[in-house]
Amino acid sequence: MRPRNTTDGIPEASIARLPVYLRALQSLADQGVTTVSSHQLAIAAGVNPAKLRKDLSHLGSYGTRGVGYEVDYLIYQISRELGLTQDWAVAIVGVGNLGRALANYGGFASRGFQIACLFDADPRQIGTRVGHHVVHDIADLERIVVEKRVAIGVIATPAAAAQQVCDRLVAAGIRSILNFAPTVLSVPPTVEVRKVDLSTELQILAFHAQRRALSELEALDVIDYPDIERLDPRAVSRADEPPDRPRRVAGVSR
Amino acid sequence: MRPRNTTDGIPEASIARLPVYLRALQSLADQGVTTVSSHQLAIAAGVNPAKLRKDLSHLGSYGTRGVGYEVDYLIYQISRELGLTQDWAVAIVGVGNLGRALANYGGFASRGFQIACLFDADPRQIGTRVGHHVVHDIADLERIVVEKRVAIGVIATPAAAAQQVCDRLVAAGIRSILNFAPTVLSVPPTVEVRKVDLSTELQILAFHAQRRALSELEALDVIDYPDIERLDPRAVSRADEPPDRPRRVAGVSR
DNA sequence: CCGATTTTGTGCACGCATTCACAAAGTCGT
DNA sequence: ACGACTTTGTGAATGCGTGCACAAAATCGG
Repeated sequence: MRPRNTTDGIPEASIARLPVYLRALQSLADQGVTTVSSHQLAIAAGVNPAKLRKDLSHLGSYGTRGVGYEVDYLIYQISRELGLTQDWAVAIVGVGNLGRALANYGGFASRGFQIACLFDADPRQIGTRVGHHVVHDIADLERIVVEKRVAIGVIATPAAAAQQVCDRLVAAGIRSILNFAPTVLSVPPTVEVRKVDLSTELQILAFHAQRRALSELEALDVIDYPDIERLDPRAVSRADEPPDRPRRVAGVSR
Repeated sequence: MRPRNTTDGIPEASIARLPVYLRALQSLADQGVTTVSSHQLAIAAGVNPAKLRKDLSHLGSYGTRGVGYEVDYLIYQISRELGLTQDWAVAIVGVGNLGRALANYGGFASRGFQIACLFDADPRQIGTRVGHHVVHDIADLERIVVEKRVAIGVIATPAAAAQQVCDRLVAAGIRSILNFAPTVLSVPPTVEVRKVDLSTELQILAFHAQRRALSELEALDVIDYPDIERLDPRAVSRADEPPDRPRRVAGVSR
């Protein structure tokens, strides 16, 4: 008993890649490609073919051995799995530079999402038009969110306002939040928050850039730097924060 | 021999969290807090205290047992590890809605990053001012990037132009790229690309939202849906892509 | 100076994710 | 109709990340 095809439990990591596959497939479809092998699709999506196959196998057995995957059919299956066969109403809170950019983002990402309303707290913004939407007073958030059946909230406010806005979105019944503000939001466990964080990404890039720069330096100098250089922070260019070391004497630490 | 304090090899996952810790610490510092325990900081950063301690232990032994971490000192150490004690020149390519939003983003993320130049391909944009920068012709990309010693490139162009722009950034010597365009970029292995992708994030949210909606539906109905419902895609509301099923007959597939 | 208390740093076990490698399953040419 | 070939789907091995639980280290009160 129990055929259980695609009943449950796709790994998070796989889900996070499905949108990438979907885009690659759509691009192939636009080029008139009707069939694609896991190898080709994996290249287009920038992943390992085995990983791609395992990911897809979680949604069911939609390929044909010896041939590959039918592009349109796979697009449909992934879309369905991701919940893109229905429309999702999105509310954007904060129409600063970023909020405007999001609101004007043509077609709002791919199909499946529709901007339902915009909010701001600034009286000078309220009532103005952004794209083909009027900016609402954030005071009306709960009412309008319920009216328009908004399912996803996007926070594009300053960090200081983010938690407060988040609380109100949650109070209005929203359980999917995309946060662009540089803050950790606290929400009840029934609510899912994803964050998009420019500054974090830049800092990660900086880390690796510095690492590259240092290893190239070490490759040039014949001398293998001892730990002294690392233990004296003043050796760096911009002393942003004089380290005011903590009381701690000769602790070489094990 | 070999004290090797912080010589090498911090796990990627830890690095990705350091910026979050840094922000939490800066916020604490602003509130006048001078010392923090792993427990408190973990709450502020939204992670498990043990994970936090393990992450920090990769940079060295900067805590004091029985007390906690000195906020300023830890800020400094994390900043140094991330390479934020020096400035990084950033180039933004594409001054559409998103590019403008990024360019105007106050102080550009946190300290440590500085916008060095903006580029666009559209003649109507070239020469105009965005923030306190003039938009350069993308034709001059290589020259200006080298002149200004740009280390990080941000791609905020339409998807169609992204790979081409990326190739030119790489040709100009840039090895850290932040990609906002919805495309998989292909780069030599010496170059690091990170992507920020609105549409992917929304789709992941939609997946979980759909899952919640379905499981609530199942909780209401007493009937446990058999697989038939899942095998007939036309049961969904918005038939975006009539599934045109592939030739395949009764394959129940184990 | 010592013992109670706090909190770090980390060994260890567990679970998830990735990748290899191969059998199963299909296609295509003859 | 059959055999060579292609490509999927997946068992199994390996590696990485997480979190518990505890010993080591430091403070503080008496």
